[in-house]
Order: sequence, then structure tokens, then C-alpha cells
Amino acid sequence: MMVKLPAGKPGKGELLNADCPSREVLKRLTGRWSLLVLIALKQETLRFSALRRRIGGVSERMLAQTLRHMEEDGFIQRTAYEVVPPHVEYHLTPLGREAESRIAVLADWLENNLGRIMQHRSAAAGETAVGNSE
Amino acid sequence: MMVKLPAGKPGKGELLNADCPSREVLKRLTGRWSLLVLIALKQETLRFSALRRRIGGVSERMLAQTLRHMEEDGFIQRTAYEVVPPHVEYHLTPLGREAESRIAVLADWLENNLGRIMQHRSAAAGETAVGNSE
DNA sequence: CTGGATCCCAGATGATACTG
DNA sequence: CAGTATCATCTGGGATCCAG
Repeated sequence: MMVKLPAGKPGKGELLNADCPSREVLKRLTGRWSLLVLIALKQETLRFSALRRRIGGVSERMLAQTLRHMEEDGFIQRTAYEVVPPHVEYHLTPLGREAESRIAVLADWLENNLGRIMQHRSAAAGETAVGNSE
Repeated sequence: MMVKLPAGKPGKGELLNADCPSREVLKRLTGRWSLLVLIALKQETLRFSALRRRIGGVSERMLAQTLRHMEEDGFIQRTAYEVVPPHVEYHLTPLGREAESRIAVLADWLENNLGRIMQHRSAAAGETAVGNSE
């Protein structure tokens, strides 16, 4: 079964197409933690534990997994120093920085408009409560 | 229990803080389908079934759920015409359009750089394959 | 310190059937 | 047409223990 890309330039993805590999990448990029890793690494190179402290609520397992995936996709670079105790650092690659800048646009907007959104959500919840109990 | 926002302007969120409600909104915004709904509705008002056809791979259930959530958060508006057969339309609200424009930045970048990312991923997979079979 | 391995659960998602 | 209800499944994610 061929994957048909509606107006395809080479290497160009189509997110609305279920068969497009961009879906896969999107999934990774918008995963619960990936995006936060990008933000956390925006300016500084960080060690595993520092990163973990920086990103509230992430477990060791998930952070490790997320970092592995992001390294695979080329967003971050992992540098391990062969010492004991181990010392591992993570920092953004050029690709990662490009992605981060786009993510930041969204993140900044979200942080600055959080009030508006929460407000709307409360209002919506109130209205629903009037008419039914869902 | 108070939510402590590190350097809080009013209504300003902190994504890196686990207790910040922005996490919740982010989850919705970056959910598997929300983002695609925003893109699909960028220019046109669409009916449920049209939207479903537009977004490859989404099930009725998930689309309906996503649309409800996005309406709650104020990103889209649902308009139901009381006719038979039913006719329901969805379109972006001003808030939705703002979000969409930020999402679009990320989506466009992703679509245009998909090749680069896939390439890196293959390379990474290759390297790992040399050393082990994971 | 940096994770890998395991166990386990809640929630996300899909398939299908059904209704106003 | 536009969903909802139900059931089954799959996966993300946390807790814990372990190892280099």
C-alpha cells in the first residue's frame, strides 16, 4: 500500500495523513516529557540528576527513556565521562535547538495565556453543570 | 495546598513545575489529536464527518472526545443545527486561532525537516545495531 | 550517579454496535 | 449524520529493586 502525500516536496511530511512518518516524530516531540526536556536544556548542559530536579514530577525511568528517544531522533546529545561515580551530560544539538525555539513559541504563549484558558474552562464546567451532570 | 509559582506574574504558568496547571493544558494541547484538529480547522469550518475524513486515522470516539475537551478549553466552537439528519459544525475560536498559529510554527518546521530527523534516526539505529541488538 | 529490568495499574485508544 | 455505550486492548508511566 503506497503512502500518498497530497502535495509532496521531497522529505516533506503531512501531519494530517495517518501514514506519514511525521506522526511518529510528532508523538515523540509532544510526549509528556520531551517538550519539557527541550525547555530545560534550552540554555544549559545538564546532568541526569540535575535535569530530573529541573523537570518537576518526572521519574527516573521516564526521563531515561525520553532522553534515549530524543537522542535517537537527534535532538539532544549525550556525553558520558568514564569516571566513577558516573557523570553524564545532556545538551541540545543544532536540530534540538531549532525544535526548541518552535516549542518555546508555544510554551510561552501557553504560560502567558494560562489564565485565560483556565478561566474559560471553569466557565464551561459551570455551564455544563447547569444543564446536566456529566 | 498552595501551588508555588517560582517567579509568578498573575496568570503566568511554569511548565517545569509539576504542580502548575499549565501541565494539564499542555497535555490537552499536545494530545494525540488536539493538535491535528487545530491544523485541520485552521482555515475552514468543518462538520464532524468532514473533520474525521480530514484527520487520518482518528476514530469517532476519540474525535468526539477531543472536540469536547477542546470546546471546554475554549479552543473551538461547536454549532449544532437542529435539523434531521443532524448537522454540526466546528470552528476555531479566537483563542483557538492564537494557539493554532503557534502550533503551526512547530508543525511546519516538523514537516519541512522530517527528512533530516528520519535520517538521523536511521543513522542512530544503524550505530546501535553494530554494537548490540536492541 | 546513572540508569536498566521488572511488575503493575490507570488511562488512552480502538472496534463495534446502537440511537436520536 | 453525529455521536454514545460498551468491551477489549495497548501503552505510558510510576514504584521498586538492582548493577556498573
